[in-house]
Amino acid sequence: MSPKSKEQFDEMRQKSRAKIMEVALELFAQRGYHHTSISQIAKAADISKGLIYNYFESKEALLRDIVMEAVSQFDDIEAVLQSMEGTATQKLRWVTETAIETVLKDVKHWRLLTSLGLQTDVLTSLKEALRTKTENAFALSIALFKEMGFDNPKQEAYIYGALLDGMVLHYVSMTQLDMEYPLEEMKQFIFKRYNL
Amino acid sequence: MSPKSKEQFDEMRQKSRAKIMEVALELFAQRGYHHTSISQIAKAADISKGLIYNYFESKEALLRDIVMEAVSQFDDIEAVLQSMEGTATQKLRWVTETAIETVLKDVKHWRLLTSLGLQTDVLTSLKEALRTKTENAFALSIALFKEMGFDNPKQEAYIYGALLDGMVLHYVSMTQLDMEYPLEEMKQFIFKRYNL
Amino acid sequence: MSPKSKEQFDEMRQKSRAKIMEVALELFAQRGYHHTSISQIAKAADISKGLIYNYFESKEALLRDIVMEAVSQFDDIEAVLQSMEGTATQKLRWVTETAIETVLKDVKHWRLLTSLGLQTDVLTSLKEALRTKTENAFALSIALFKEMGFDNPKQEAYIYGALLDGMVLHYVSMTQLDMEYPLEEMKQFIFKRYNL
Amino acid sequence: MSPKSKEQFDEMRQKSRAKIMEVALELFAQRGYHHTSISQIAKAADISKGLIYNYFESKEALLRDIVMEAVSQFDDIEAVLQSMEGTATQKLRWVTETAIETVLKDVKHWRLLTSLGLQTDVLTSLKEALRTKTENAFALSIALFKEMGFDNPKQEAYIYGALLDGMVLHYVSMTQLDMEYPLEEMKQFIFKRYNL
DNA sequence: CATGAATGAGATTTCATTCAT
DNA sequence: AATGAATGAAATCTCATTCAT
Repeated sequence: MSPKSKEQFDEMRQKSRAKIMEVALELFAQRGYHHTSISQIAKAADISKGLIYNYFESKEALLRDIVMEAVSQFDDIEAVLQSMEGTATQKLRWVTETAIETVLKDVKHWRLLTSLGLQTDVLTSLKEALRTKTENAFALSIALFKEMGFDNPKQEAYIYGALLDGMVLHYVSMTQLDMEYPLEEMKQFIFKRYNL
Repeated sequence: MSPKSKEQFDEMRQKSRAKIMEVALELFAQRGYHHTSISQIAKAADISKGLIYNYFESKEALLRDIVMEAVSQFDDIEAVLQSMEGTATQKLRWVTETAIETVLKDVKHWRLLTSLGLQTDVLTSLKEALRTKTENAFALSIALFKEMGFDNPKQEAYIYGALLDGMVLHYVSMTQLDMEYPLEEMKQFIFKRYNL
Repeated sequence: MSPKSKEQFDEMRQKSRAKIMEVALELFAQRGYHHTSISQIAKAADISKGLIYNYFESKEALLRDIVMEAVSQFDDIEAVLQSMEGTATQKLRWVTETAIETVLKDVKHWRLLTSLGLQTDVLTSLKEALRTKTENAFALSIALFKEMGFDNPKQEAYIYGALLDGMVLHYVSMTQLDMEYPLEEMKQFIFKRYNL
Repeated sequence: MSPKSKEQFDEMRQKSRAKIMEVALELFAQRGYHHTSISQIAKAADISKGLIYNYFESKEALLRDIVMEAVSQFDDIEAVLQSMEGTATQKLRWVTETAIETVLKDVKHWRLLTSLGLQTDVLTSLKEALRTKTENAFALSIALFKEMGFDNPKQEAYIYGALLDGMVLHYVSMTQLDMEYPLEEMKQFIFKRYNL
């Protein structure tokens, strides 16, 4: 009835889609994918169950889109890094800070991805994306450590990665258990270790 | 009186209970708690659904018992350590080796515990157990690092823990994605780092 | 906004809810609460099992709602009586007739309530309602008998109640056994006894 | 092994049977037939589930036997009455007292029978027994009232029965609801009414 | 005679998905 | 585009009954 331009419609659609994904991510991360029902998502997003199916083919498709979005955040980091000036040391500092920041800002994404990574039956469509993301992350830090002159840049990349993900894992788990975790102190340790 | 002796019944019970827990752990770790059905467990254990309820009050109780069992494995490590002779360095080496060994032998337990730790709605009865386990693990390694003369043994314990769990996390996730992970090499790195 | 108006949805809800309660009452009264399955109710109401859970949280909640509805019928009788003109004798006659009429029209409700009253594990939420109903019924007839000048109106109320419920009990039980029961004759007896 | 005479065996069997029936009656009356499980009966009787099937063909057969036993108690009353000396008035007094006494001593039986009587699907094998019992009870009191010179002995029998069962119904229901019921006073009323 | 592990049918309940409007 | 009633398959759980010993 009311004359709305195509753009307006598209914008509304995007907004609705985003809202659903946001709410779903929250719940998936909190309660797990299988333990979250479409009803719960609809209620939390304050829309009808049916509408969700207007935007996503199925619950699984919704999860897929959320995961893809999460993965693409890392692509963003990479892209910025590519076009960044400065020494490898500067870049590593920035990557470290940004990675931790991103994770903290989006613990939910990290939690969801990690949970999925622990399960065998990762949706096959996701497997490829997760693999690519993992490879890229390693490739990126290997390059940096090589540039920084490390003897065994590959090993160092694995150590750096284990430290970072180990920290976050502990941070998230312990927060869940109402325990304190010295995340900031740990970050400083990494800076010191690599003279960042 | 009874034509089947108490011992016979006890043995049957133990065997069935153990079988159920073993199969359930396998599936819970593989597919996640909520995504694993009692039917699947029964089929995999080659028993009837009903029997599971002869041994466990509910699916949740089954999970609880499995988790408790997993947690108690760490208690075992601790107990051995208590009664162990030798320097802190020797002990740390032993702990590191045993921890990795135990995790590898029981990736399932580790996966299950880690998954649960990532979710908000950890059964409250488990929360306490997981917290205690976490506290004990840290206390133990803090003590070792103090004995080894570290300036900041608490920080070192967190770093050591993050490295170890980060490694395992990567190992498990990447194995899931059919990627290689240089676990042995990483272990050697830890040995070198602490002169073990 | 919504292409099916709120009113339409409301009407659908009311109709389905009522249908379920009606069918469930029938079956609960006929076969007993525990012996009636949700499947049977669904089949009898010609709907899916799932739909019942759209309207009632659980089988027990369904029972609760039905009982509450039954209890409220007696409230109706009371309300009319309150606003009624005439002597106590006239009122007693009306109450007697209406009570028997109501019970006959809704033997199911009476049967259900009586059955529940015979069991120890009446849902605690119902206990209060049933107690209140009982107290009100007695209070009401005590008042009438007092107004009618009885020496011991409380005793008379208990006798009147016993007679009435005894009659109905026999009527229902004997009908069940394909036996005749002279309900009309019994009613006349009560009328004569109290000169109604 | 141990040499036990046939009589001893039989006695033991009878005792076990009786124990099971006693416990089952208790539970059936309390929680309802369908809501009582064989396991519960076994636990309450401190025997194994299997043993119950040594004495009763099925859960239903157990119920049947209990009901038959209950019904036969009334036969006992009748038998005594047959061989009793005295006027109809004396007999009625004795019947009234004994009936109330029996019911109080065995509320459970009364509750069970009444509950069953309220349900449509009384086991067909019981229907006949219940019908006979009902007919006998009425025949008995009709005879007494005729002897006592009542104009309409049949009607009086129905009134007497309604009063008696109504009283008991109220007594049981109200006891269930933690309310007081003046059973003794009511009995006295019946005595007065018939000059017993 | 007695046990209780084990079964399997069926009960209650949940939930992704469809569909009429 | 939006709603939520309705479905049906599958999940969790219960329980009468059997059976090896």
